[in-house]
Amino acid sequence: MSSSSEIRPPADPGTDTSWLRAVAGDAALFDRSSSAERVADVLRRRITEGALPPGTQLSEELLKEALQVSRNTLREAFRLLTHEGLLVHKMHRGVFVPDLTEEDLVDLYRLRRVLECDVVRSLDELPTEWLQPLRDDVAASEAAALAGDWVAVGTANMRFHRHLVGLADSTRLDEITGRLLAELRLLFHVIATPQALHEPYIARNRELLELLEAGAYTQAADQLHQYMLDSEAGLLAAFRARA
Amino acid sequence: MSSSSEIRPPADPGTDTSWLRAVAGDAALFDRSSSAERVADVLRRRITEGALPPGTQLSEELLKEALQVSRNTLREAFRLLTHEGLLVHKMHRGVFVPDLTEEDLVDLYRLRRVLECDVVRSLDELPTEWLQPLRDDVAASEAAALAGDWVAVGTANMRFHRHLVGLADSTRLDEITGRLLAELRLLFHVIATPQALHEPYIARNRELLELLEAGAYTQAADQLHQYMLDSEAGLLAAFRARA
DNA sequence: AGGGTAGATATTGTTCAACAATCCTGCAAG
DNA sequence: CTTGCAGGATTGTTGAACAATATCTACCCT
Repeated sequence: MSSSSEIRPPADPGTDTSWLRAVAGDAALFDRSSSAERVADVLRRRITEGALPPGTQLSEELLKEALQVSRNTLREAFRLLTHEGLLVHKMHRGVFVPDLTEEDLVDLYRLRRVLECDVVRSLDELPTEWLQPLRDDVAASEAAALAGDWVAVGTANMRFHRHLVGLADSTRLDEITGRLLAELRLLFHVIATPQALHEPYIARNRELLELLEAGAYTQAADQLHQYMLDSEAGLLAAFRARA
Repeated sequence: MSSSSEIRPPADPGTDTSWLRAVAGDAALFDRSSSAERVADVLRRRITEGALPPGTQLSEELLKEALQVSRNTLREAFRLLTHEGLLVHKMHRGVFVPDLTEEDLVDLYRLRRVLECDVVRSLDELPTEWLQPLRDDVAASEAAALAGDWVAVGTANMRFHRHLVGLADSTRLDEITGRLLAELRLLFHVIATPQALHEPYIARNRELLELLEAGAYTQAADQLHQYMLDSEAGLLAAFRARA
């Protein structure tokens, strides 16, 4: 045992605390947190999966039995999701899955464009290992495309953008992005043609990644800007042609 | 009575519903909505006033008696404020007034800079009456400065920026800005010298307003960018020199 | 028949009381 | 100085009850 400890260059055995961060990360897998948040997780997955069509009401009575929690806890979960934009609350009427409009779509994309492009433009001297999540996401979307699973392509695409924003290392930006993408996903589910919607951006994600690998951040930001405009236009067209 | 109705150019008496909007606006003063939100309003004011120092715990037992509401309602108000960034929730320990760090400060300003500058840069053909709230805010800050009320100057300043963002006509942007400014206000209260902090920006707000009046949006955006950098630097210096 | 109104019904808003789970404190033991 | 263990305090969660409001239904009137 003593031989292995002597191999490591820095930090004698007693003062090395680097492993603590890893443990702290794993702690989240234990208890996550409260019941309300666990309930919110379940509902969030259902909603973002598109299992609940826009306009659906979430009855307190039914859900409390289905999820085996108290009404108060359920209402707390509702409140959480309402603030994420995944539910809308109408006074004395209940909570509903929102059906977003064209205005919402352009609103969402306006913010995405500004925030994501600024993140990329502000990058500087990025450590190459920070790009690993992006590489994985691109690979995942390409694999899903080969398998013909366009929903998985969309998921990987969203993770790509989430990780992209994560490069800015801003907790608030991460939070905002999470909400924007969650709302965006609500819009995807009213679209009939997921392939036409996601396919063009598999290659563009890879292009973007390669620009980032090369450190061409300004160029990457410009590419992303056009990317966003095209994506918005495509989604808007598909939205107008929905059933 | 009939004479006054005949004076008005459009809308005969039976179909004129314009007064409804005014009534709807006043209704908010009545019942706003739920008890939880009313409780949240009270606490929000207290916190943004700086009455509660960072790190203060808000005890459920004490507050439920002080505010005469049930624990559930109070907890719902806590949840609201937590999502606004005005409280932090620690599992099984309660809610606390957050004490923000330098990292939070630069994080907040990074977002403000990006969002507000983009709002101004994206303006186009702005109707002149939309600027009225900004004119009022500038006037209010100047009047408060003459009266030596630097807290009021800060308040007017914040309203100026809120109204500035409002020009973009984006509900999500308004929401995000509200949260950012609320958090920023938490930072102000740990600063000892409000005058030095707010005074320089009275004139710069007026400059900015005049550029907007003139339709020089690009120039206004550039001015605002430097404004934000200076403001961040000043606040950061004051924060490091705090008691 | 159409429109409006009043009551019935169902759902949400709010409160209360109780118990379970967890954290903090202080103290004793190694 | 650290570890382990009561005790006390606070939060987390539940269930039931009542109040307030929206929706629905049946009825009446013109």
